[in-house]
Amino acid sequence: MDGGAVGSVASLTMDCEDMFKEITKKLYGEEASVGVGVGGVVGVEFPAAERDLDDELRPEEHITAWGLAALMQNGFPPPGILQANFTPRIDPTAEDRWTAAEEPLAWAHSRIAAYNPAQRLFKCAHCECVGFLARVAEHWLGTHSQARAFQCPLTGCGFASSWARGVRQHLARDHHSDPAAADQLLRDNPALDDLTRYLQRLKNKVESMRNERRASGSSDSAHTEANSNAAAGGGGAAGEVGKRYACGACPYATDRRDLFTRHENIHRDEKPFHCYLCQKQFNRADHVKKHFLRMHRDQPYDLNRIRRAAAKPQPQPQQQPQPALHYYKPPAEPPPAPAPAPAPAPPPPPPEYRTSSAHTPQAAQPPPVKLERAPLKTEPTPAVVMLKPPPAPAAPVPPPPPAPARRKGERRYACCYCAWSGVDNWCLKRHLNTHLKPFACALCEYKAARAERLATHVHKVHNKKSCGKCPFLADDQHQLATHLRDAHHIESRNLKVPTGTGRGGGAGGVGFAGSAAALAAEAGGVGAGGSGGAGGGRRREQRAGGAARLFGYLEASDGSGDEYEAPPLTGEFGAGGPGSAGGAGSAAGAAAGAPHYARDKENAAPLHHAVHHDHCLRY
DNA sequence: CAGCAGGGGGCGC
DNA sequence: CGCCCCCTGCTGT
Repeated sequence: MDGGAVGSVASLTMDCEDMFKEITKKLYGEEASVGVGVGGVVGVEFPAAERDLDDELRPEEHITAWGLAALMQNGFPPPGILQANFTPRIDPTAEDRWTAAEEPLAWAHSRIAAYNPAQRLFKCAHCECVGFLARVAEHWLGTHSQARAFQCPLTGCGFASSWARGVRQHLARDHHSDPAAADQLLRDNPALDDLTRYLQRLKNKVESMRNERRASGSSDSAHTEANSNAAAGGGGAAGEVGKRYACGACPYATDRRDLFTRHENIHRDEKPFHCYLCQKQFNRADHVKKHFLRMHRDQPYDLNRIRRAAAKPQPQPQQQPQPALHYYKPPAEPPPAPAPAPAPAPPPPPPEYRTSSAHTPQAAQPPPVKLERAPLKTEPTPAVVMLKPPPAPAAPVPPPPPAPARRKGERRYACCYCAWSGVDNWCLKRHLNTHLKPFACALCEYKAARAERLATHVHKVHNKKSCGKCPFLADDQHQLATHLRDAHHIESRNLKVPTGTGRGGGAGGVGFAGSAAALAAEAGGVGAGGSGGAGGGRRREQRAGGAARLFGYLEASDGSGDEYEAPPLTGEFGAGGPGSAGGAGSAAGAAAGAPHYARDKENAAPLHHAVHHDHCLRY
């Protein structure tokens, strides 16, 4: 894209630029060099008022990127988007309309923005800016509000800006201070909070009205929504839109407040936790622990030391982190504490590593048994291996070691086929794929450890293009597109064809949708096959639902919702009835000689999810 | 191929 | 809230 689009502005601009690069790539292909206009503005006119900002980065360079990202996620529009006054591809139903709140926000004397449930986007009430909730709220506050809601947190400095990033820039430029100090302004700004709540209420109301209409409306529309929600693991009508907590910055939604609170952190620049040895910052405590057990396994882990101080060291004592708002009185409910109190002076490291809490679950494991390395010769088919533990080694199994007091970070997950061992189960799972090669070609004896390698093989050796959602092999791109449209209701423009020439993921995250959809299929299969059975099945189902939701987020839909539909499990890889025996059933199907569909990517250990622990030796 | 980080969700306290 | 598990993406070898 136009390299000069964003000029000399800092990191945020780079984010936008990356996003536009991705967008341009998706719209025009890799080789495209389409001018998208100065400043990265794409097809949206902005009022002149926005151009008079004190920030070097104009709001359109921000909000438009988010709007376009949302458009990416909601189904890619035709190339016409790059022309002025484009109309995003949308749900053709009557729901594709912008709805504003009945009452304006009192102190703002404005309705701020309208919400469109079909696009799941907000549109500024005063201009044409479109984006997610948080971004539109920021946009409105910065552009259409007269208040300079964000003030420099440093004592004695009267600088204020309509934009948090204005303060951030000011901190770096005028105080040579850590711009992260301004993050607090975004997080605890009462005006922004109130705007967010106001728009969230609007969204909830519109969504609930939409659900009610669908519940009583035509069967077709209900069908698409039900499909969408069912495949998304949302349990029918109570899908994503029915969640109690919905993120304003992305489509994430959940019923759990703790998960929502945790999720909110990922949209903040500040990372409240850190590794006290290497100072690497994290936004979750358990990630610190995982990091610690991997990187500093010889050092004592102390939970009390991972929380960072509320604010980074400032050149001056921070007196009033709360920006003054002269026009707005915060709502009755007290704002959240600015930040958890700084951890007290770190206690001296305990003399011994605390093993009690961190490893209690492991302590409950059965007595450790370490098997001898199993020979790989006459490797059984993966499906057979899945059904039962690996054959007992010929050599007598040495007595289990006497309940070793496991050290943290110890490689407890050992491969039964080789001397490899790892620290995590996922690590073992992925490693096992290198032995089991569960991705088998339907046309020859080739087996691969990774899905993308199978796709490469199919493409290069058999000159076919594999469907990302079923075992179908197409002769050419057109046939694949036809198949996707007919069998999976997917327009090819949303497809990343697994050519096998690149990584499975891709920057846009579109490529991995296949696995997510496959997981969704798995979930659907489990549910349809019966009770779903044991907790493992339920858990897998839930995870698949999460994956499906993520699939919906990233690959998104064109509004029809059919893309979420779990492809029916055919006999060759699903008739065994996932509901009957879970992974074992599927594995049995594969053992019967059916083409072993590579339904997931490298990590997934396809078709033996439920039994792969047979290979996992904890000791 | 493996290490690592960063997500979501379940579960127990 | 802490811990754990699972999954995915990125990256280095």
